[in-house]
Amino acid sequence: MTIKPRRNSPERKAVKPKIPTSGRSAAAPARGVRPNQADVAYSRLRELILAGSIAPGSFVLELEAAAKLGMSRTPVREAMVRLRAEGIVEIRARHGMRVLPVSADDMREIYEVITSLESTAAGLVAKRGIDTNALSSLNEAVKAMDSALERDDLERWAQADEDFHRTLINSCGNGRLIQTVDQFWSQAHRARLLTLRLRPKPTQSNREHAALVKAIAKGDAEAAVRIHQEHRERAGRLLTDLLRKIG
Amino acid sequence: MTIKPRRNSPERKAVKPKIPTSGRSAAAPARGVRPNQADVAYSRLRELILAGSIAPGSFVLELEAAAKLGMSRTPVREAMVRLRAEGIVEIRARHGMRVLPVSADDMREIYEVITSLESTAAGLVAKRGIDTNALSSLNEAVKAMDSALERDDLERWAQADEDFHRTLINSCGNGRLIQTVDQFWSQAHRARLLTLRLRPKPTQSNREHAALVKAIAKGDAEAAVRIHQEHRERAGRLLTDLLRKIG
DNA sequence: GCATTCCTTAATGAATTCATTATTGTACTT
DNA sequence: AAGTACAATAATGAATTCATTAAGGAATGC
Repeated sequence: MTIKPRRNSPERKAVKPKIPTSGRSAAAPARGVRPNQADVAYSRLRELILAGSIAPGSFVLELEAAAKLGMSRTPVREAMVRLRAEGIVEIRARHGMRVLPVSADDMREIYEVITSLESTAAGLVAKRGIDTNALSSLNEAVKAMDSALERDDLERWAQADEDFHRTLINSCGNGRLIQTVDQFWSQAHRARLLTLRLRPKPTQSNREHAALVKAIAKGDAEAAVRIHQEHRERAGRLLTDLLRKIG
Repeated sequence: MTIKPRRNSPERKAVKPKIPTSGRSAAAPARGVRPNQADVAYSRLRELILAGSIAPGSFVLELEAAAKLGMSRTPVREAMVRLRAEGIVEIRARHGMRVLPVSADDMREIYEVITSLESTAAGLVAKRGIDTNALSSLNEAVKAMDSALERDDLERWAQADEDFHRTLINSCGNGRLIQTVDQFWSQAHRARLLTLRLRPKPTQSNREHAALVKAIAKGDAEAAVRIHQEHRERAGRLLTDLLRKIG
């Protein structure tokens, strides 16, 4: 018997069934199932957007994206629908998918949501207790931030900061909250990178992180909420003010 | 010249370009644009699910839904992707879309998110002020709740309660927060209906609503946050406990 | 030169076709 | 009778086809 040739014309590059390494996606591809073309399109496009490789404000046609990704329009279309649901692109008929620029006002909105949910998460973690693993991760992150700050390594600091917050949120015991924060966090990511070197040294941040860990370890939910809220509000103000300045 | 006949086989019932009246959808169909088949499929399916017409836990195949809605699988598929992104269904290969049942634990998660965001919204409204229109809407809703309660008209009370909260949230000046609350609110809706007659008379609720309006009118953000938080936490506990009891 | 109308073209929305594959049922073996 | 192998089937994932329609440009009139 002969092998039937596939009739696919978009040249079939052996698709790596690699699981995307980036943080959990909002529209979760069912667990453990190997990703299909639509999943590939979704995560590839998402990465491109979040890394800034597709400029905010620019349009991407279905056909363009399909060609670039080596697949047909169908899965690309599905991916775009998911990205729109996440709020990081809009779809304009006959212009394709437009990567939404994040204005200062958008950033205010995003930070208000993040502040609200993360503070709640901090409170929940303090109230419900945190497992030893996570607690030591938090402490490590704090240490990493301190040493990065001493060496003026801002990239390192930002990474540790992100680790800290991700660990914190992931310990809150509320999957929906985690996913929602994740979604908004990714939208703020670009702006954070953009303004990293324009911000004052985040020494205050480090103090707040340490205080938060202490409150959580003590199980003081009230304090945890308050500290985290102030922390985020300050960060949000800083970021939105900066965005307003640099346009 | 003759009119070219369309070759569509699924009988073309004159598609009403009606804008769905229900609350704003999470994956916003672009403003002002007439809805396409995918939008129709999305809102029809969503209505069916939220009204309980598609039983939680049950599976719906793409082809079934397509036949029922009089369109092909393509737009149905797109709609299902959107519903999955919203977290109200899951998609299992070869079994179709499964309406996710909302367990007591799910409801806890949902209420934790709602509580967090709505309290923040209440605070924002108090801080930023509220326009006269919205304020009188709130007062009307409070009045409606009171009179409905006197007449033991629970449906009416639930409607007024929903109006109150929707008005409040819509006044917060944060579109992303509004949309996110809306999304979770719709997930809680079924359970609320289910347990409406099992709950004690919501006299306490009415008092809290009145107090909240007063705090907002005074511009007392702290109080607004606190009152609303307690209000929602109590409601959440009540609902999840009930769900736990009745399974 | 500028506005208006018509025509062409390209992008989309949606149906359809096709290949793959999980699932279900059946036959067969032990 | 129980379990396994195999075959038929049905559902999906994805490509492709087709009709529609907005966008852009050319031609026309002022």
